[in-house]
Amino acid sequence: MSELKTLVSPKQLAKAIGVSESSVKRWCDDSQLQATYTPGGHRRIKVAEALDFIRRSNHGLVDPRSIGLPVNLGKNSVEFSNASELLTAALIDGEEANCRRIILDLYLQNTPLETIFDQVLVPAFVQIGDKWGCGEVAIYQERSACLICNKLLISLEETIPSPTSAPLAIGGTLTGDFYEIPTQMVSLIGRQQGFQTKSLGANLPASTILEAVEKFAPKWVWLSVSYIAEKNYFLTEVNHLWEKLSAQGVHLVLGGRALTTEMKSGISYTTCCDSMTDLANFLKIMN
Amino acid sequence: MSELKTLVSPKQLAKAIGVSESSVKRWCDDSQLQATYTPGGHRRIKVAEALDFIRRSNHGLVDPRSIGLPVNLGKNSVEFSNASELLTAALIDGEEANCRRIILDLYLQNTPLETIFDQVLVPAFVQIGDKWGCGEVAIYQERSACLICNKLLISLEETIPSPTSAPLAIGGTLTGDFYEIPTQMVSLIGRQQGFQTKSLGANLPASTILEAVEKFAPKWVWLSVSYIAEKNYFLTEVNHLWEKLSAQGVHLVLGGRALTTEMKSGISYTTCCDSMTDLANFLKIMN
DNA sequence: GTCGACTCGGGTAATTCGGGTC
DNA sequence: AATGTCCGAATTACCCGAGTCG
Repeated sequence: MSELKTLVSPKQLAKAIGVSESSVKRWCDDSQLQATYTPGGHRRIKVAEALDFIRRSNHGLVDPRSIGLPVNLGKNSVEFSNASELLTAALIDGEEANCRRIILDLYLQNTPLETIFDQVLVPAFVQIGDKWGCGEVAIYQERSACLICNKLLISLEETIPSPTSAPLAIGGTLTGDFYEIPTQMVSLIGRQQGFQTKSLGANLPASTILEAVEKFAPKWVWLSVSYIAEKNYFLTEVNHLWEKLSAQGVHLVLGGRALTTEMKSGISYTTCCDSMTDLANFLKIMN
Repeated sequence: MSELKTLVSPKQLAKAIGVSESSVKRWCDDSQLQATYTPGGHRRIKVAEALDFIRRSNHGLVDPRSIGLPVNLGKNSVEFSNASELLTAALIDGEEANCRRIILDLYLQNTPLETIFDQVLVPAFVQIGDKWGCGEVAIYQERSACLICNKLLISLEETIPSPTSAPLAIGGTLTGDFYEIPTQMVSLIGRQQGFQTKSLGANLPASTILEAVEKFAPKWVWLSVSYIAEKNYFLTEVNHLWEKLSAQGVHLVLGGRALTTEMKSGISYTTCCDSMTDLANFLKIMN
């Protein structure tokens, strides 16, 4: 059990459990909550201690914002390096509470959302996909993992305040692509970067996306591309979209693992992101 | 703008339901209202618990703003008679907040969950389906409505306390049936009737459901049947399930609009519910 | 070494506690 | 029996100039 340098600041912990920063500091000084100190005298709390405090805080202080905690939190906190492995296992086993705990740990460590997605959530699903492919994971386990992930993303969404009267973005996936999770992730990243976002869902023809554009007048439109059923159809659809969108000054943002170099060469777009970090960076600039 | 809270103080809750602070404190001490405590002994109430209490105790919601809820709840409250119409319109227009308000309002008026489903949510989707069929609703509107509904169901789930160490139920839909919403509704009804539930998702072959049964050892299994791609396949799958489940004393609970009398005559099951109310009643007896 | 973001500490304002009483 | 009001003591939240972090 590696007592680790997974440390959080009073502010982070305060935010996580929904109290003021002063309270956390006071509790540290009361030694109700054990803290370590930086050379300059700043308080740092071990994640394990933080979680333990939350639990023994005896009448049970609870979760930040619906990122719940399971009953059994051992002393081992999540290290970033193996977070993905742990999450993979928890998802496969259908342990929803455990999945939440892992994400909570990362959240306490102030890991940016896009990093959590790129380095934990996405790798977990890649691994589940691989294991599924070679029969190590049952069908129901894969489906169940998607459901759990969906719940987590929706819970996360509630923690990100939606900016009122900010520019809007909409998006989804094209016909034949049924993967909703990536499009939800994009929606979250967009929201965190200060846009209002609205995921339209999966399996949409370009024509209906354009209908939505007409109705909502978004500033940009995203397309998540996890699977391409038919190349020519895909190329036609994207180019159709681009033609209409660029005429209205609406950006088209693409991303997804099915976008090979070959595919990209046949289509036009504002930008194509290889990762959620890419996307976040792009949005920072646009904003 | 209004921060979404998860914990509220007695004062806030008192203001929200229009009673004195002392009353709330007493209810906490009576354990009529479950509270958590800060390290300094101040009471904090989870919003989910607060909503449940409001519902249980038939207290009106006077000032929802004070616990971070949409503004016009409770007051000019939704009338049950036209709730379905309103919800249909809001879903089509993608007005998520409005949808939330309608459902939450009904829920807080102590409308049973199964009634909300049977008479508001399901009719709304039937109507959307009809309009979709005749082109009055765009594809993106239908998809978006499903996403919003999904979010609502997940939010509702968080307001229903999950019984620990209760019998488990699992379920989903068979291969070819992609409708996840009904299976989520079943999961919620099960949860409210005191079971632990776990939805496995959609598009599952019977064989993998049986794998899940082996792993989780549920007391009952549900199958939501919204669409039957191929009759013979369906009949075979259900009978296969029944054969294995009945041998283990596990109940098989069916439901869904695709279960015609003709279909039912070809399969075996513990019970087949025509509505969520049916289901709730059945579960009350089983429990 | 600069710089923005964060944290420190300590003081003050606002809540909440518990208990007693109406 | 249940609710609302009042109070001194304790707890928590907010604020801000100076110092620290990365």
